[in-house]
Amino acid sequence: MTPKSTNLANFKVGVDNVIFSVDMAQNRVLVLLVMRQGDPFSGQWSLPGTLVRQGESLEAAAYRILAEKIRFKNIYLEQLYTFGGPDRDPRESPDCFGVRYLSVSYFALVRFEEAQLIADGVTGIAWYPLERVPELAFDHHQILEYGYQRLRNKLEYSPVAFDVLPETFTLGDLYQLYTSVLGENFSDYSNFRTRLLKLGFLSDTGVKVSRGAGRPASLYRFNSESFALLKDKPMVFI
Amino acid sequence: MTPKSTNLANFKVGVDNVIFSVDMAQNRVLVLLVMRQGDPFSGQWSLPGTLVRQGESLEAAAYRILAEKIRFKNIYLEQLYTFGGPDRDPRESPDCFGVRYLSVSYFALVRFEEAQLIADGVTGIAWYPLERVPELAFDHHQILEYGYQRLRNKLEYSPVAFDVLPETFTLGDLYQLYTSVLGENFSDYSNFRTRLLKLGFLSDTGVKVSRGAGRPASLYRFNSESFALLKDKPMVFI
DNA sequence: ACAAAAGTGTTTTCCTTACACCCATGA
DNA sequence: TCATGGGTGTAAGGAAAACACTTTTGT
Repeated sequence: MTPKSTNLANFKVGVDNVIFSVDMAQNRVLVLLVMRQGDPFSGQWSLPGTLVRQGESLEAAAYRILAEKIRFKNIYLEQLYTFGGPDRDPRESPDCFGVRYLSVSYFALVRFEEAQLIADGVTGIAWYPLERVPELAFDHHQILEYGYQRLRNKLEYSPVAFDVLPETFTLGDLYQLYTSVLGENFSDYSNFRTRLLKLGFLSDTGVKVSRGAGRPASLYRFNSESFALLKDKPMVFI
Repeated sequence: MTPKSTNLANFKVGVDNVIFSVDMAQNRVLVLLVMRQGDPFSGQWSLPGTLVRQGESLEAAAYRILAEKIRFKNIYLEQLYTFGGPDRDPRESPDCFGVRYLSVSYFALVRFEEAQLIADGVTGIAWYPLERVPELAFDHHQILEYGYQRLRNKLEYSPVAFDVLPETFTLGDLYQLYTSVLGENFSDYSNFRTRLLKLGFLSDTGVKVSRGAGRPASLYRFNSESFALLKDKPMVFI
């Protein structure tokens, strides 16, 4: 029998980011895609990813591509899931058992207005509305689905919405975000209002803003200090 | 500049399992540990893990060690988190930047009575109560903490308790499990009772069991069919 | 004046919480 | 008969759901 170590798979580890944003004007959830240049799936859209370098942590790699693709002020980032079956990357020829490609995916949220895409003239890069995502390279469709699931879950019990919304927003904006992610029937608007305001971490800036017809709305701001005080108590945004 | 591929880290990927169980007799949460034999940390306790082999999926590797260490009838298994910083394994010498060791951790639940440890006479293997876990190899203490956090969270909104309890159990057993994991003050017993029974997936087997003094209790059974019907509706076990 | 959106209030219902209390057994 | 744990019931308070209604703007 060959020495045990020869049975072990050799891995390259990639980091793939599911980066969400929301276009408040069009009321659409967006995901950042890049056009692949390299060998497999060249010319196809994919999640922005990279292979992990020597001495680099997974999270550092995630931040690196992020910084390569967009300029942003604020960001939310957390690990999503690790996809590692054999055959997820054609570079590992199915019979030769060479190098395995494993993908550690990260989930990120940025503000649309603050996120400036870095177009280098070579690589395609674009925000895609979730309903119009094209075919993706590798198993990136699965990763995207998993990320979207996470977004829906997190909206219900954590304040991630405020990492996607502009710094100041109306309660209508907030409600629209929730409806466009969670569907129309998640809650009545007025109940949603009172519930969120009662939580006590939204401060009215006093500034009013008018969008077309209708009564002008107050701009609110997420108060992270107030939130920090309640953060271990269970909380429902539904 | 050297070709780009030489900058990439070469990985070995390990799978480490946080396997929980509960000893109903002593009312203690247990975690499965094994004594390391190999090179780094030899003679120290660690989470049961293995390196992923050629052509083997991550989950398959997780099941493989599981099957190597215990015989079980029922098991719950899900991916936990991926720990991948450099310097988490001394085998990667800090300056030479050789092979990186990455750990994809899995979270598992088994029934104590049904789980038969496979002692091969060579390797130490034992259930440790959570309060008496010794020092662990690598960053396994961090992984264990993360797994315990997951256990606490899942108890609140998913029926994982029934993967740890015996097939039939009293409501007192169920309550004790919750208190030993979540602490004494998570809920009043009688309210816990009524809440759980109202959910509608616990069936009374009619069998009574007497444990020392006190009125005999009914044995209940988790009814996965009834649960499946309600599974997408939000549910609170608190 | 009217539509449209913001914002307030009310009612009904249901769930949570905190108990008090009865029941069946072992010692 | 008493301690012990199993099991039922209830009253107070609060949150959730549904909906009516008022306010302030643009057109």
